[in-house]
Amino acid sequence: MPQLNGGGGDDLGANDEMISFKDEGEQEEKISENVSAERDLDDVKSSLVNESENNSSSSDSEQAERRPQTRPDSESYEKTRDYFSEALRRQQDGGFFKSPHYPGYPFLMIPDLTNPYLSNGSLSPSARTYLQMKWPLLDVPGSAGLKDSRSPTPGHLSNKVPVVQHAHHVHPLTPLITYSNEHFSPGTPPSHLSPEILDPKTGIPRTPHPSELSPYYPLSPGAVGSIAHPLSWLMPQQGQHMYSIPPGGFRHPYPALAMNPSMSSLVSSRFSPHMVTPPPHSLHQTGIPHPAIVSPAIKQEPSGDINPLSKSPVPAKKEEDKKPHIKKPLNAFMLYMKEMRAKVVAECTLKESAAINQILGRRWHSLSREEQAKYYELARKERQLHSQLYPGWSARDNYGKRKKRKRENKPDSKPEGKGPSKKQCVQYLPSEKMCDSPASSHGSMLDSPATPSAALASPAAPAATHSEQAQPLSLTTKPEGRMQHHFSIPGKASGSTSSSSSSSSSSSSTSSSSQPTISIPVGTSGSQSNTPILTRPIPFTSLHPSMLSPPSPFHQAALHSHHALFQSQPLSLVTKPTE
DNA sequence: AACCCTTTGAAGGGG
DNA sequence: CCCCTTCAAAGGGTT
Repeated sequence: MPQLNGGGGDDLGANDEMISFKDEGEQEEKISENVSAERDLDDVKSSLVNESENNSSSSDSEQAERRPQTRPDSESYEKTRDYFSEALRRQQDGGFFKSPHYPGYPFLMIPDLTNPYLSNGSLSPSARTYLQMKWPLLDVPGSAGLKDSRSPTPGHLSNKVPVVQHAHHVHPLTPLITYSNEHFSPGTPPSHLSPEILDPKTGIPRTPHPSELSPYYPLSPGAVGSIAHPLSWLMPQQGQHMYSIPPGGFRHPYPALAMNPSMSSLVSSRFSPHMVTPPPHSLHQTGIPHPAIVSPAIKQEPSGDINPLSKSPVPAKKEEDKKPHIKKPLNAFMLYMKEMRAKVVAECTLKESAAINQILGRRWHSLSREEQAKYYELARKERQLHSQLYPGWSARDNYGKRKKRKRENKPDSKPEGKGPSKKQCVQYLPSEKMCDSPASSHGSMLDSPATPSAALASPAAPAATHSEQAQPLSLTTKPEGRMQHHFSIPGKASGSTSSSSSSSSSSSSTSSSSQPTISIPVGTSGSQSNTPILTRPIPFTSLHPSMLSPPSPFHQAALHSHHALFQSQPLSLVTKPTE
C-alpha cells in the first residue's frame, strides 16, 4: 500500500518527466539542414504571433458569443475545469488571482454519478468537479485523515480546515479526487454556494464582475462565474457538478471493495449533505461508484437517463456484467489534458484531438516543475484512491477490452515504407495558428510563482530537488521517444538514467511516437483550414516557445537553455525512419 | 460502428 | 532490470 503521506514518499516519477524535449534535438538538426525552412519559420513565427494575439483577443468575444449557445455539457465542463485548475494554479503560485477567501482549500474532484471513468459516451467521462478541501485530509491514510469522518460537520468547511492557510501557501499538492458528475443535469445549485450570483436562467454561477477576472485568458461566462466567486470558482459552471455525491454517502457498488475509512470519510464526511446537494434529478442515491467503474450495462445505455447505479453491478446478467469495467486511473498527463484540452480547443480552431494532444504534450513539457508536480500528485492520489477502491484491480484486467490494438506497425518488424507507418511524418499541428496560445492561456503570470518556495517546499515537489534546472537537458540528446525517465528521480528507477540509454534499444528507438517535426502550411496566408495541412515539416524547436507554450520567465529560461544545448550539441541521430 | 491518431504516464509481462 | 505493450482521454478523421 502506497503511503499517502503528503507526498513525500513516492515520487511517482514526478521529477523525471520534467522536460524531455526529445524531439527537439532532432528537429534542431533538421533545421540546420533546412535553412530555407528557417527563414519561413521566421515568417511563420511572426505571423503566428500576430495571429495568436489576435486570436486571443478575438477568441474572447468569440467564446463569449459561442459559449452560451453551445450546450454546456461535458465540453463546457472541461473548460470549467480548466479554469479551476487555473485558479488553483494561481493560488498555489500565490499569483495574481486573488481569492483570499478560501486560500487553503485544495480542490477536490467530486464524483458525479457518472464517473469520469465511464466509457460510455452519454455519460461523459470528462466531468469532474473540483471541490475545495483540505488536502491533507485526503492524504491521510486510513486513520489519520479521518478524524472528522466521524463527526462530519456538514457545511462548515472552516471547521474542517482549522488551520487557515494562506492563499500563497496553499499546498501545491492539492489533491484532486476525481469523480465525475457530468451526468447531472443542470440543477439547482447549492444554495449555500454563492446563490446570489447564480444565473437565474441557467442556474450557473455568474461572475459579478468580470473585470476581476484575469485578463490573461479568455474565460467563458460560465467559467468566469465559477472562478469569480470564492466558492463558486470551485464549481463548474453548472452548479450541478458539485453534487456528485449523494448525501447518503458513498456506497461502493463493487462488492468486493471495502471502503477504506479514509475514503468513506472523504466521500461521506467531506461531502456532507450540506455541501453536496442531493441530485437534482433522479440520481441514484444508492451510491456512487468510483469513477473508474464502468458497468457494462451502463455502457450499453444509449441515453443519459440511465440508472446505472440502481442496477447493482453484481446481480447483473452475465459474467461479463459481473465485472464492471474499471478504468485505469488517470495519470498526471491525462489529468492535465483533461484540464487543458478545452482551453486549447478554445484557443484555436483546431479540433482534432491528435493535434490538440500534440500541443498539450508540448505544453506539458513546458510546465514548470511545480505545475507538473501538482499533476503528478493528483495522479498519485487518484491511483491511491483507485487502489483503495479496487484493491484487486489490475491494469491488466482491461487489456483487450478495447479490442483494438491492431497496431501491426511494429517499429522493427516493418522497417519502413508502409503506408500506415507513415504517420510519423504527419503532424497534426494546427495549420493556421499554433494554437498554443501564448499568454492567453495559462500564461505568463501563472508561471511566475509568487511564492515558489512554498511550492518547492511542499512534499509534492519531490523531484524538484534536483538539478533539473541546473542541467535539464542532459537528456535532450537522447533520441529516444520516451526519454523522460532518464531524468528521473534518484529514488525512482532509472538508476541507469544518466548512463547512456540510447543504446538500449537501437531498433526501437523511434518506435512509436516521437515526431519531431510539425508541419506548417507555408503558403497559407489567409486561408484557413482546420485540417492540418502538411506542407513542410518544421521542427518544433524552431518555433518560438511562446507559440507552443505560455511564456514565462521560467519557461523561457528553460527553453533557452534547451536550445542552447541543442545547438551546442546537435543530435547525432535522427531516428526518424526515412522513407 | 469501430478504429486511428496523438500525447504522457503507469502498470504488467516477458526476456 | 530493461523493454515492450496496453490503456487511460478525446474527438475529428478514416475505414
